[in-house]
Amino acid sequence: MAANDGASAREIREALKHQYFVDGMSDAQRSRLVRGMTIQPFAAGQTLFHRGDIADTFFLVLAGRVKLYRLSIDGDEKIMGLVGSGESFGEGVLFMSTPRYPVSAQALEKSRIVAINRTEYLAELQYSFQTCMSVMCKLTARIERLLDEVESLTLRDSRYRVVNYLLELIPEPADGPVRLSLPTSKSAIAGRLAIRAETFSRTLRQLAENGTIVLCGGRTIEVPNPKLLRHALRTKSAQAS
Amino acid sequence: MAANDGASAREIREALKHQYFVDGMSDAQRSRLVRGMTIQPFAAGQTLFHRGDIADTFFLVLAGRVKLYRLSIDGDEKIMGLVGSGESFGEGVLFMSTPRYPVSAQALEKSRIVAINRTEYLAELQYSFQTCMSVMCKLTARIERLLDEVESLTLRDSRYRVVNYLLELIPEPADGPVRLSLPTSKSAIAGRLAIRAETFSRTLRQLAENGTIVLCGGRTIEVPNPKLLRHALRTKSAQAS
DNA sequence: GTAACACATTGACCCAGATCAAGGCCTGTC
DNA sequence: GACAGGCCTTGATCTGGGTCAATGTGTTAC
Repeated sequence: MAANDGASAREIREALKHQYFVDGMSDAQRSRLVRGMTIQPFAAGQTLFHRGDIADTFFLVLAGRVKLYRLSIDGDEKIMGLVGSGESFGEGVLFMSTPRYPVSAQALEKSRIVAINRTEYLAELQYSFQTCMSVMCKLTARIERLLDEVESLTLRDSRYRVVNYLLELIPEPADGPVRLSLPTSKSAIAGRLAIRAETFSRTLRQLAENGTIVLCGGRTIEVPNPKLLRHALRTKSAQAS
Repeated sequence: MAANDGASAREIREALKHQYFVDGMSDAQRSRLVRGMTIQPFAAGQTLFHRGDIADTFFLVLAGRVKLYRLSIDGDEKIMGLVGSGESFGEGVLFMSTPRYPVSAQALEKSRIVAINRTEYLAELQYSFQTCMSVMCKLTARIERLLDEVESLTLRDSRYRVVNYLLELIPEPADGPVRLSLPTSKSAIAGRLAIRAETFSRTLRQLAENGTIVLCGGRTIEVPNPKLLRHALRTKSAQAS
């Protein structure tokens, strides 16, 4: 079904509102884009595309969660990204001469996702320098994040990565006690942090043992003192008092 | 000294010719850019900038070699990039709201480098959609390279990274014997590959022992059969016959 | 309620690559 | 040519995190 009639068009239009990749586009441009879009439902575990597939679309998640990953020869998986509602992925293929997805993508939960046609999008992009700037900003930000990731993989240990991840989940300069819930399964998070589920579990336990965090069971974790957690970034694995 | 008079202006103009970031710009635009540029000499070991410095320029290397790196708290170094003549770096800062270099940069050899003013460049950029496309292509390519790096840091072992690096040094689909020379010191390359100099040395020795490469002393390495080396990517560390 | 399954935890052991410690080998300087 | 100061190599040992295996703990299905 085409999405350009009825409720789904409105939903897409709404979701697009705050997307960097249409920032600065006119209403007319947005309308032309929406006309070609469809909302696709995905079941938990369903694959969107494989690394190396020819790519003529990129994606915007309306609801659910998607994992982006690469596999080693012997089936080992590294999660390159976890994408939730309101976020987009696969924009990289817009600017490749032979567009192929550089990662595989799989829905982790039941999800609703909009596919955006590469050619149609590029046709609109060329009329808006502001949008180009917005896109270049985003690409640059992604490069910075990847630099951070390379750094944390090479100069930091697994404990740092776990603590850093938890800190990213804390909303803002919150300094009081925070209760947070992991956005997805612990094994997926471990994959994202390039450690095994076992190591993730042990690291959380260790943090809990010296009082930096409190494990509340399930996906819920309490941080009594974010400052202490932030300090744990600078600390070596040896436990503080 | 300003570069826009005499030989250096001509040299800059020549070097710019094949740079992606002026691709599609008019002669007038290029001239305006060159007017503000200067060639800066750097001695071996001299620092260009530190991570976190406020950034109002990015750079083009005319001659020499620059290392881009990050440091851990205890002085450990990860080389994020090695940049040689004809290559540019630091473009990321163009699109940051508060532009700061995300890495530190140091000349490895005596170098001649052009600094390009961020504001002046951005002023020209907005008149050329083609240049924007070229820039976005480049940023995307950088993201892909970083994804590859993350993959090789997490899903591959040190041997893979060494072999892969050597393969990148081989000019083209050369299938005959190739003699290549490492572009910089072995310890710097090791840093780039996120391994210790000791491990790099041992890995090269191991490759030499099973005949995949021949160590000719110094920075020279011979690859009798590139195909064999390419095959070594797929092989586990156990040595082949 | 309970069966079944997926995820999570815990313990015991292992290994690639780091670390530490000598030497060896260039390259430039006087 | 001999001395000094960088690299680079080689060997011995250590260790963070992986692997394997067993056990716990939800959660969905009926």
